[in-house]
Amino acid sequence: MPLSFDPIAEARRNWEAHGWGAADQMSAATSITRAHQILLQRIDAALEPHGLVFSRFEALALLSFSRTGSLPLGKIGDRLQVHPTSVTNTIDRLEADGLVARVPHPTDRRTTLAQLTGAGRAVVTDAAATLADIGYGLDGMSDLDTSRTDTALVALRRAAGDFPRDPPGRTTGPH
Amino acid sequence: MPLSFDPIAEARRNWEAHGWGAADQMSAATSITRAHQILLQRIDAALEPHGLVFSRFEALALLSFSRTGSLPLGKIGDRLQVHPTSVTNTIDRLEADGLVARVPHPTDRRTTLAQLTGAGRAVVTDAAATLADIGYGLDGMSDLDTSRTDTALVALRRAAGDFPRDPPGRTTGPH
DNA sequence: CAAGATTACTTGGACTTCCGACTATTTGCC
DNA sequence: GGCAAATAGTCGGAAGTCCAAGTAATCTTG
Repeated sequence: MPLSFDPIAEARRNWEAHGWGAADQMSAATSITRAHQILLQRIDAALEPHGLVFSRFEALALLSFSRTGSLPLGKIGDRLQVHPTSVTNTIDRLEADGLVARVPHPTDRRTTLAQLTGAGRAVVTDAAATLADIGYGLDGMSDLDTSRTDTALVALRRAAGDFPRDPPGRTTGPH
Repeated sequence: MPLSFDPIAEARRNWEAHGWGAADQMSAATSITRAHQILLQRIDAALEPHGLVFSRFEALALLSFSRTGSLPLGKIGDRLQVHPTSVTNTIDRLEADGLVARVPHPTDRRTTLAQLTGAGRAVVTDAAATLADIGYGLDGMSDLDTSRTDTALVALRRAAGDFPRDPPGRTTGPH
């Protein structure tokens, strides 16, 4: 039972008719929420044959980029911007599937490293190719739409404190 | 421990360095995911004094726009684009808080209507003003950024089948 | 060098969302 | 009419996310 009209455009009309204010913002915020839902659904469906979901894929990708194939759990949470308990959960699942292993940090005994296994590296490579095939779920958006959205959201993420304003001369890059 | 660099820009560099492909799409999809997280956090924090979360606010808003202040649960799910069980859960919470009441449909005994109460109408009006005050969490984005994002995401939502292409002469409006 | 503060991770609980399955009712059709 | 198919809502269970609190180790400071 697909709708015959755009429910967000309809909401905007109601917002304006009732004088609720910030109709543009309401529309954009709701669109982002819905877009997230669509993307997650498409991406997770594409990853399902690989036995992954997006959050686990992101963790594997991060590990695969590191020099040693391992990172402290805390650093994974920082970069993926999720709560420490979510990292624990994610690594639990990946470890149960044999895609990563928990190993103690050589010098800091508080810290646990997630170490990519051979199986993990194989899976993440395949999964990345699959996601590239489906354009990360953005099917329907032009390249211009995609880049405009990406650019516009940088401002939101910066304002939320995700990273400092540090435009041209990057002196504090990711070492 | 805020990062000193944009983790999504860093991911893009890694994607390109490893030849994983679709780096633009990866970046946009990840940005949308993160933006959703930021918005939900800000919106829910603003709604917390009203005893609401975003999904419950959306349901109340929808009811307040209907002529009778009531809608079948199924129709709420269609417009909000969430699963029927999520609607059941949402209405359960709203009913427990006395903001809506379940009433039987007058002619179709399968159907349950959610009926906005006086308290519900008062709460949703206040909450809408609060959300307008915070610009629906989009603080940091210019009006141009906001409208570009909104416009770009229409294509994604349409492609996902949320609504048919029905551009100028709208003959099949809502209800 | 010995508290006290900070950092790293895990556990338990609350919440939300979805899927599959189930009951009840209505609709479609021979 | 009467039986199959579709529709409306709910329940149980799996997953994921977050918060608060707890344990363990390290750092900081007087």
